Amino acid sequence: MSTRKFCLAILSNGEATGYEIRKIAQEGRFSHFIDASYGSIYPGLAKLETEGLVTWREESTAGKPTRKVYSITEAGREEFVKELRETPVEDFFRSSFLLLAHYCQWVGEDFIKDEIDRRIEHIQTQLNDLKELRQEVDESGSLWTIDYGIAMETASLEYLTTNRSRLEAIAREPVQHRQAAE
Amino acid sequence: MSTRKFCLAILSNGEATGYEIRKIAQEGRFSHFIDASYGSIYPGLAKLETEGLVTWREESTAGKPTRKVYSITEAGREEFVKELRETPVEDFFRSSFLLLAHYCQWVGEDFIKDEIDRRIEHIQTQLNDLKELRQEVDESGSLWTIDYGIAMETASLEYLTTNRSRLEAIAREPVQHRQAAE
DNA sequence: GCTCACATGTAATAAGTTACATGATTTC
DNA sequence: GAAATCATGTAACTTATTACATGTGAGC
Repeated sequence: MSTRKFCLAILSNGEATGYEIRKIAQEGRFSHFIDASYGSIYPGLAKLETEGLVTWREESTAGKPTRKVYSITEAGREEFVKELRETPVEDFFRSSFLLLAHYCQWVGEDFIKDEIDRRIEHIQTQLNDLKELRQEVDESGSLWTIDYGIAMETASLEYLTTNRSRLEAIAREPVQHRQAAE
Repeated sequence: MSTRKFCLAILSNGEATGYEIRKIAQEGRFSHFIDASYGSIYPGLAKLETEGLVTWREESTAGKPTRKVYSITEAGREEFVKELRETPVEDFFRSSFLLLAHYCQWVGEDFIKDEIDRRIEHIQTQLNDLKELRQEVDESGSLWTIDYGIAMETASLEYLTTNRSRLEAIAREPVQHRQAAE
């Protein structure tokens, strides 16, 4: 129940449409540790409505599609705080890059070199995005989490640049089959 | 398709049972960036078998339950390398801790203090586990990813210890409602 | 006698992804 | 004229979680 909690989170500091919530999830101050697409947000909001945790009103601006502007109810606020307090605080991290690194001998040195390059570039982009975001954001809570993100990306970048040659050397080692292939 | 790839990964350097694969996912050298439970491993292996990517044989040791020992086929090996090369290498990170940090004003200073304590303790445990694992492991690829893990956990710990008072101060700030509650 | 480790699996359920379906307006 | 942005939603599918179901043997 993550999208649900995230919707309540966003709505707890202001009205928003489903479209906007998704945008925040993808570009905004939560994007480095949250994930949500239309296919989970719209049904999520609909469900929250049936539970009485959010309401909405229609808003028509000339020349734009009609929007459903959601806002949180008192019950929604209570539920959100309750979930913040009760949900076990555990992070979820799944890395296909580390799996690839682990099996770098199977894909070869050239391939892994390219992937490291791509990853370094990607982290640099993320860092720039975070630093830009940092300028735009005013809430102190946001700043703290953005700084956390910056610290982690920086550490990741540092590890990669100082240890890439080591991984490339591993990729050159012969593959160890421990059993005969069937 | 993550459990699937993980099963192929494990089997690509030796035979294993479903039980063992899960153990590796939970305690072994992949546990810091992978997640898999029985409910996904057993059906996953069954599916891989129908695709001809793995086979198994029965093994009965006196006094122990009969085990199904899986091994990868040539087709499985090819498929694994193909997936390593083709799957976009993107990490997945979702943090309920950072969401909580973001909304620390709603749960109060005492609560957030306890959570920071818990998190610091948790990271220290993780670091110890990784360092222990480092002693046991011999593959160079494993070592590299474990060191990555250690670098990241260390950075996380450092950020937390140097910035915890800042977050606690934020938790003391009054909550900003941007709209009237419904 | 109890709990832990070994060992395999299923069923109900939850959750989310991707692609589809639709359509207006603005900007290049 | 094309592409991007705004805007809402559904449907089929994939994937994984949790709990259940079952059983042995070893060590305390």
